[in-house]
Amino acid sequence: MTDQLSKVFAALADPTRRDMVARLTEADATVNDLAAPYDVSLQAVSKHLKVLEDAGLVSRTREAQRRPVHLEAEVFDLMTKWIERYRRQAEERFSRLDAVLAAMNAENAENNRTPQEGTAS
Amino acid sequence: MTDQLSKVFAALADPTRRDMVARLTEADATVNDLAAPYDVSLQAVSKHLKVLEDAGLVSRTREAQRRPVHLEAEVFDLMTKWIERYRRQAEERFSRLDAVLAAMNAENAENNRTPQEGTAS
DNA sequence: ATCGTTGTCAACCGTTCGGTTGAACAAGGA
DNA sequence: TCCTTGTTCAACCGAACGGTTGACAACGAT
Repeated sequence: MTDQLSKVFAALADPTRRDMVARLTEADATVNDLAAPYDVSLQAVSKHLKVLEDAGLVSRTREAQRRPVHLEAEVFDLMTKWIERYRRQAEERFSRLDAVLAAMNAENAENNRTPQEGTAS
Repeated sequence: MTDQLSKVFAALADPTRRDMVARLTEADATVNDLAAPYDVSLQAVSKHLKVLEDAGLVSRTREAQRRPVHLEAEVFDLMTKWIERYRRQAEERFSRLDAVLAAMNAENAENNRTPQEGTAS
């Protein structure tokens, strides 16, 4: 799983990680801050952060002994680009299909006056 | 990992599965059709389809001995809704931050005529 | 200097994942 | 009825995942 898009999807597949991202849209936070609401060890949270960081969703800077975590929201674009591309493609296909069915319907009606159902958009 | 959103993200975290989804935007396909380009067994592809189906990304109907696979593109909305919500939230936060920095800048300029850089949108 | 806080690294554990092979089932067509 | 085609089920395997505990590095405070 080397490509970034896979990493981003994988990172967001975990509810805890998704929640962390959600909270990071409000404000940067330290590992301790982030860990507080969850019933897991600090180390586990640290691991989650590493996953988010590897996916490019998050960056960490050093600030005395603290390591504030900052959300990198631009990576969202990677996903939305992928999703929107194929969503659009799928929608285009459906409209083409609708067109074809409409044509068949019209031809049918011409030939034998027996229109079919199921072509409503 | 019981919630659907997690399942959708997890499903799309795999490049092979992402490719299948991409191809299904072109046309419905049988398991054999789908398996053709990949260098894995038919059973492996069948498993991938099960994952996609559990995530609600795909549906299968029976048609003689074939099981045509059909893309359910609406589920994409689940993701885009989540992504867009937090992207917007993050952007709002950044604009607030920009506003604060601009205000500080203005105050600075008033006080000692020493404007700073870096507040351009 | 040493102490407390903050966070990471390393090793381990049970579960899930993506893959395999082999057998089975389902539905025509001969 | 038997055969072929299309697909799934079951058991297994190695790697990765999410979690744990224990040690320790980095820094500020006293």
